[in-house]
Amino acid sequence: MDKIMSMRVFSSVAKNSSFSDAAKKLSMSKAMVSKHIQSLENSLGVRLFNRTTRKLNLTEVGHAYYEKVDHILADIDETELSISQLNSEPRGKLKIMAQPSFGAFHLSRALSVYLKKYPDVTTEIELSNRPPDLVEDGIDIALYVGKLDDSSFVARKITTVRRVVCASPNYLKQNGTPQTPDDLQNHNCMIYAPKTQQSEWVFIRNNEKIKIAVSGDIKSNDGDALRVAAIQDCGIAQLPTYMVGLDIQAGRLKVILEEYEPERQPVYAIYNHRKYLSAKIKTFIDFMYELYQPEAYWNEWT
Amino acid sequence: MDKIMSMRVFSSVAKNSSFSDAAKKLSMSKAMVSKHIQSLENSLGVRLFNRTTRKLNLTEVGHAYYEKVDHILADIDETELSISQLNSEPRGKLKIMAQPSFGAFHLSRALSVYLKKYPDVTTEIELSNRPPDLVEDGIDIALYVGKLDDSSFVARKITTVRRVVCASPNYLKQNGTPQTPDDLQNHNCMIYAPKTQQSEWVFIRNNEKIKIAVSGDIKSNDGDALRVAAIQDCGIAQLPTYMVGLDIQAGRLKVILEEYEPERQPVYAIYNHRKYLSAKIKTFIDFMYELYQPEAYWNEWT
DNA sequence: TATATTGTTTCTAATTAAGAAACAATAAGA
DNA sequence: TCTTATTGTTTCTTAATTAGAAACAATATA
Repeated sequence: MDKIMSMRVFSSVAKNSSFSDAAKKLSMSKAMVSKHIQSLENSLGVRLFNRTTRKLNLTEVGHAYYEKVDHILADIDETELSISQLNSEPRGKLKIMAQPSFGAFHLSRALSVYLKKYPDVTTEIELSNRPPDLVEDGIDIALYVGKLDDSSFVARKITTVRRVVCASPNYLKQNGTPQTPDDLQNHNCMIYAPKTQQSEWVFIRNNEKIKIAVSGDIKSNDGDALRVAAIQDCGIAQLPTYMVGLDIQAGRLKVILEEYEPERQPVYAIYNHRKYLSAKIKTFIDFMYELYQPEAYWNEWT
Repeated sequence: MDKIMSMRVFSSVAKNSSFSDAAKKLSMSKAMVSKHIQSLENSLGVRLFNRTTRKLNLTEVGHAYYEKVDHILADIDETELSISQLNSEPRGKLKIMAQPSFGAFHLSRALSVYLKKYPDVTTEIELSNRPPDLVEDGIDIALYVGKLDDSSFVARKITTVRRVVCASPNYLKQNGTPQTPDDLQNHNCMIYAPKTQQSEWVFIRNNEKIKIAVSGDIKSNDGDALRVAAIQDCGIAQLPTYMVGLDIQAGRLKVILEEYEPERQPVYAIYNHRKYLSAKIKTFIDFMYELYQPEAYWNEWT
């Protein structure tokens, strides 16, 4: 017998001075009304109503109880309403995690638009290369560029990242320019290795995947480190267009294997739970998805 | 799923930062804790905790809810306490403990009168020779015949028990009849030893206490065992008049040292706390006290 | 790598909720 | 006074829910 319901029944009976009327108002049988009151009386060890089949009166104790019950019920209702509203209106702090390069290039730009749309939301951004632990770090959303291995979290693909293979003119002059992916095997290919694994690059040509095992003497979990290394003639890197666009325009880096399109990398929004997604999280993910439809602006680069 | 209980569970989980610890504290299975939280989350349409099997964090919404929940629970508890205290009607179950002989001879007789007066009270009687532990055994009142050593409980003296020294005619024939308390030292005096200590009998004559150290080969924490032993010619016993009255009338036992009145034994009602004494306990103690005023019926025996 | 612990799910038995209908009490009208 | 209508209670049956044990999946720690 849910006590809060019993309290509602009690309140209604007291207001209507009638079990039957209360039953009608609450759309329940009068048998149940009777049982709810009995349950309360048992639980409190107190008689709440003096009643015969024809008369109904609050006892002295019942009166004292009534004074309090309405207040408690109002408290509960108000709390539940405010909690539900908290969830249906985007508001509160949104803690976002992302990889440093993606965060630096795109996140703040996107956020400034989002926050204008939802002024009750504030944000906190954490940039890090280590894999996100949402619960531990209290993070609402992690944006992640790259393939995900299995995870207990929910991931939604937001968009994709186009990449190019590039190196400095100096490096190419000294080591020659690869003409096919196979040629890469004779070059120092610098590996982006967030999880110390995959050392193969995948290209797509005529809808066919070409997988090439590559190797080199530089690995990093930070994209920008590879970019800088490439500029300093250390080797060949496969990097997002948004990272190296300016370097290519300025001639610091040169795109190679242009006929072979590197497989695109997905960008995921990772969050905690599909159910009960709070408004701030849901709207942000939707916003990010829309923002990069049909194609992310950074991929328009040529 | 009682929502108030769910709120208590939620509060406990939030305080302990753990489902398992909360389960232990609330003495419920962790399965139930999990279900209570889910029930709340469903009802509110909100995720309250971000959790994996190893980490637990309140969500922002959960935090807001927690702020309110404790207040609501305190409100409910305070209300129910004040209402229950308002209640001065004796009702509920009264669990009474007593020594077997006293319980058998007098408790049920007294209870039948008490319960007629307070029909909303039910009783549960536990008879045992071991010293009462009110908290451990969930006992409302312990009736105890005999001197009390210190106790953390409250004791109220209800009445006194008159005793006689007696033995079987056969025993007296074989061993002689003591004429003064001092003579007891040459007899087999059977000791009632609830706490394995006192082996002296105290007599009163002309308002003067006469203490006699006695000894024998039979000790027991059960009065009736001594009575039976005495009847079987085993020795001399000091026993309440209500226990041996019939035996004496039937000639199975014979009173000796009639001019020396054994010191009376007090009868105590032991209970938990003077404050917040529930009506059922208070009325029962008062009832017992009145019932044996000015003198308990069993002492009218001659 | 094995172990222990955590939160969740599944399964079963036992309890409980719910309402229809019968019931008892009693005010009002004939 | 006698019926009638209405009220709160009880009884009975069914349908739903509750509770916990055990199995489970995941993940720290040794």
